[in-house]
Amino acid sequence: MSAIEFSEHDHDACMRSTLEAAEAQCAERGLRLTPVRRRALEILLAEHRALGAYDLLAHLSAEGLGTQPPVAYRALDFLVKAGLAHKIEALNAYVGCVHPGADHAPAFLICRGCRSVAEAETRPAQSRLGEAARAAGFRIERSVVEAEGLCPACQESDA
Amino acid sequence: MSAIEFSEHDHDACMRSTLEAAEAQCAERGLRLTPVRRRALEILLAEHRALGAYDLLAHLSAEGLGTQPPVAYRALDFLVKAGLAHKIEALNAYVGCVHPGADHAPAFLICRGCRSVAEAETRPAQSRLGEAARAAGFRIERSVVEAEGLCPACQESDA
DNA sequence: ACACCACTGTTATAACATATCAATAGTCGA
DNA sequence: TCGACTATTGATATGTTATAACAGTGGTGT
Repeated sequence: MSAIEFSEHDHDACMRSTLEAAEAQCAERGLRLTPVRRRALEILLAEHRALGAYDLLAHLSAEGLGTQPPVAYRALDFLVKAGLAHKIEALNAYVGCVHPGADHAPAFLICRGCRSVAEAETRPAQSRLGEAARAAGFRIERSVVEAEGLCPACQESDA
Repeated sequence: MSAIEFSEHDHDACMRSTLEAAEAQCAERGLRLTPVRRRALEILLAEHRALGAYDLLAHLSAEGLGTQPPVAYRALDFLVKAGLAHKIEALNAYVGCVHPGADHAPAFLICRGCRSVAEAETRPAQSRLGEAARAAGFRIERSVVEAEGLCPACQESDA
């Protein structure tokens, strides 16, 4: 649950290992990490922050990988379904997953200053919302937990 | 924190009392609940479910209260800022608040069948996300907690 | 070869949201 | 009451996010 994303780390190594893990998972599950999809994931991971679908599309089209919105949305759909990326609902934007393979009920800390995003784990069932759901007979299928605010670095420059 | 929204209740009375509370609050805080804003709130409350801005606009324009998007978005901005309505980020839609005045860190149970929405209270600071934020030195300003799934009624019709 | 299915290319459009500027109406002090 | 100020509304245009639909391509298994 650490939010190492706000601290210094070896970004290249982090990205490489995450990509390897993603490839391994796709192989295992019979999913095809095609060039566009793989490149889309690389771009998201390289940023470590939330990117709009059209931002991603701009990167892709600069590399000759497609120019129309569906290109970006298809890649994002695939990555999100495969658990390799997440949608940040509060921003209508997308972020690469930094622990692919982990059982996924992610929660996010989103900096409104630099748009960087840290991913933590939650236990929806343990939360107050989980209690409320049980009490009401509501069946939870997906949960969105996002907190917006300022990361340590942006708190300083803000002051 | 009950999710009475999924149970039977006297809808008319519920709506009237919520509206009264809303008016009282606006008066107290010097906010102007103008005709468009008031009607928008009534419409949201009458539905008890998430309504898109353009759905709301359709209702308003049918009553001669304005035909262009800004009409709806202005009313919604006002209501959301005043704590009289909430945006459901996962749906890009809006819902009337059923406990105006309550200290607001709301969480939602959203039925994907009927789009009805129940509102519960959370304590963000107590959650695992709150812990992660403290550990990372992240300052939370706003939180989004939403769970999608099926309400009791829709679980039956779904089967 | 063939049928099949996932993926890609392309066009068009739907759905959600805001910027801008002009006109109007409510509020408050002189 | 007048005038200045501010919040609100009216109207036009545009920006941003997302999907529908259909045709073409390429790999896989038989």
